Amino acid sequence: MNREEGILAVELTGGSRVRLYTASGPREEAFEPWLLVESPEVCADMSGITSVSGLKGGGEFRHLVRFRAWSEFLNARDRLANDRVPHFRLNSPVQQYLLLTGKTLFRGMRYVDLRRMQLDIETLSLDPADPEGRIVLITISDTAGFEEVIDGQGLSEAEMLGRLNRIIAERDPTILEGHNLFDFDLPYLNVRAMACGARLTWGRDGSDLRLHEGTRRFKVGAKNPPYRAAYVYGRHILDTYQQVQRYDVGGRLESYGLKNVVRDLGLEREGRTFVAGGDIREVWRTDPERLIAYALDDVRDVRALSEVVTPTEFYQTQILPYTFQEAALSGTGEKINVLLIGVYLRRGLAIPRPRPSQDFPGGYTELRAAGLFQRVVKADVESLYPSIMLTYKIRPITDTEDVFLPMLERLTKRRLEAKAQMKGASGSERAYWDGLQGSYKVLINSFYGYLGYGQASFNDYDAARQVTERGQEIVLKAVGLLEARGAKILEVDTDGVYFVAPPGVDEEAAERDLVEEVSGALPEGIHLSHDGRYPGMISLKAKNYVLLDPDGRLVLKGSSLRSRRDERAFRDLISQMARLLIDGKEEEAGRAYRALGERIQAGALDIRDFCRWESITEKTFSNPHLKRLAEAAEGKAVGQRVAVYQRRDGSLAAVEDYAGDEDQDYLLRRLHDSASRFREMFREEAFRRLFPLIRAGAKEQLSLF
DNA sequence: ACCTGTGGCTGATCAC
DNA sequence: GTGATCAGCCAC
Repeated sequence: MNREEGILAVELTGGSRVRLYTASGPREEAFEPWLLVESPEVCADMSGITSVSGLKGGGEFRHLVRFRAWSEFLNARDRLANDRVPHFRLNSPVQQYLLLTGKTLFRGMRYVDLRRMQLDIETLSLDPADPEGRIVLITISDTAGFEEVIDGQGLSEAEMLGRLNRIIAERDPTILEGHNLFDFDLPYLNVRAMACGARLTWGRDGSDLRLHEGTRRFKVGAKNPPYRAAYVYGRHILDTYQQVQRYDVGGRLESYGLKNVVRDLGLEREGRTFVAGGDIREVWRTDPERLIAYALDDVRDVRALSEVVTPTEFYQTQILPYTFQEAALSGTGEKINVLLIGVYLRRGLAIPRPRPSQDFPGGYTELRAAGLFQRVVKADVESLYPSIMLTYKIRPITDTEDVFLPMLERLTKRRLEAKAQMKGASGSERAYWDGLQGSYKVLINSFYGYLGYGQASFNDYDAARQVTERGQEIVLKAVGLLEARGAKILEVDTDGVYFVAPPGVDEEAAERDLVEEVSGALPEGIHLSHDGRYPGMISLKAKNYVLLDPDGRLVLKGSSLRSRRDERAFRDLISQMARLLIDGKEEEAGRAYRALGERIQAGALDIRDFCRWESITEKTFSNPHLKRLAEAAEGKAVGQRVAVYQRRDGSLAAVEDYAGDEDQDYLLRRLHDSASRFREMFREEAFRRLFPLIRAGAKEQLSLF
């Protein structure tokens, strides 16, 4: 096969050309920006149009308008937006080029083939406008083993920045990465460079680092936090602070600070150097060698972290009309959209207009039994929604060319192949296949959501409803079959069911046989699998339960048991109680509860243990209901998480402003609410005896026990 | 401006 | 006080 050399980057050049960077150097091609409209009349008096081509098929956007240059596309775009003329467009020239040509970046490459450079700066202030805030260290490393510290002792800032420019040009990385680059290092470097008249000539064509005016947003779960975007011509900027948030959608990390993340993900190395954030100025003055060691640790940490959190986006970039930087920041709905649109346009087919949003039902959820149970089995339908879509051929009604399901099928097939390869591999080989299969999984799981996505060109709410209704039917069928075989159903949620194994079904093999038997009675193409066995389970409420796995580990699920908002002391108590209660040690759980009550009353807790964690959103400052939080969060940026506590006067305050004035009554109420998460396990009197509501100062009440 | 979906629990707030 | 509503977080 005559394989094309992997493209490392694509950039617009001169308004009507693109430059493609490969390992053997750049080359250029002609490029005409484009957009789609329903009728060519809306473009009648626009300048710079080179052609209008008709598209076949049933979609509303059936005219592809091409422009001579990017500036003329921008004019047309603004006109259409201003006049509220429906149209479809991509705002990135690189996306436009890749989508129409069908090319993608990094083809045939592995993640380890990328030259990635890690950057970190140490400064004497957090504010680049501070005259005292000079950059004292710039630390650089790359994946080819390069490490260097640009030491501010004896160098002006301008000299430091000049040296950095030369290093980037010489090492020629494709990726620039760092922790909080976008919101700290890059704006800081930019301000200092302007102040000292230096330039940041980091582009592959020697152009300057470009900072985006205002803010852009990136996608992390349901949230869309703002950041200060930046671009380097011919390279991709990856910020591990953002990437780790996307990686941690599941929510097991307590903070996204570099040191904390590296520790919690088990990436720590031996012999590290620590410097507290506020001490940099002092350490720089007294022991600069220590600061250098610390800064080198940072870039090494970024390199290790990046290898955990960015490969999925890298492998997705190989199939999407996106740059790596774009793929790493955008959501899966938009990704599927451009995949579908690419196939349609390359076949000369029109694109439908998104249909307005509608409500539709979701998965089936039911709590059947609460309390403590043994011999629990989890069974789930493998890939429920993708299986339903493929089995029952449910696809967007507007997908007249039948692209949606074959695409889903192909991704599924490639994922299974990658998983099979992974099983037989080890080390970096295994990491490669895992990265590949993981990137397919993310896309596959979003196909269903795409049907109900309001901005999707091919959205279809009837199709979405059909998928979920089939899903409800199937999971209820499985539940009925299990019940008929003597299983005691505890909880059902969407595609899975927890149940107590029927009498006589004691070994794992027997459980598997049971599940396989039920699976055989489900529709063709739908498979129920044994997904775990648990010696103990505390079932509390829908989507809230505790599992004891065969290795004795405890797994807490649900927002009432493991919310990151909750006070650490209460989260710890909940874990401790879960362990005791699953072992049947109710009295001990009661003692743990009262002991914490006494510590609250004695003021023996650290503020860090009883603060609540709140996310700052736009609503924090605009919604009058959130006024208390807004006051405590003054000066904090949207997207940040802040630690707050309630004062005796009822106000909320930031932990930094702690003055030993916490509201003990409130904390004791919170303590009681925490214990109440387990209320469903007890009879009312037993619960009241074990976990009495304690009032501040009421010591005599405690001595009863 | 480039946001995949629904269901369920908790805590805060407000109208009644 | 209590029911309705919202915001946030989590399960899937």
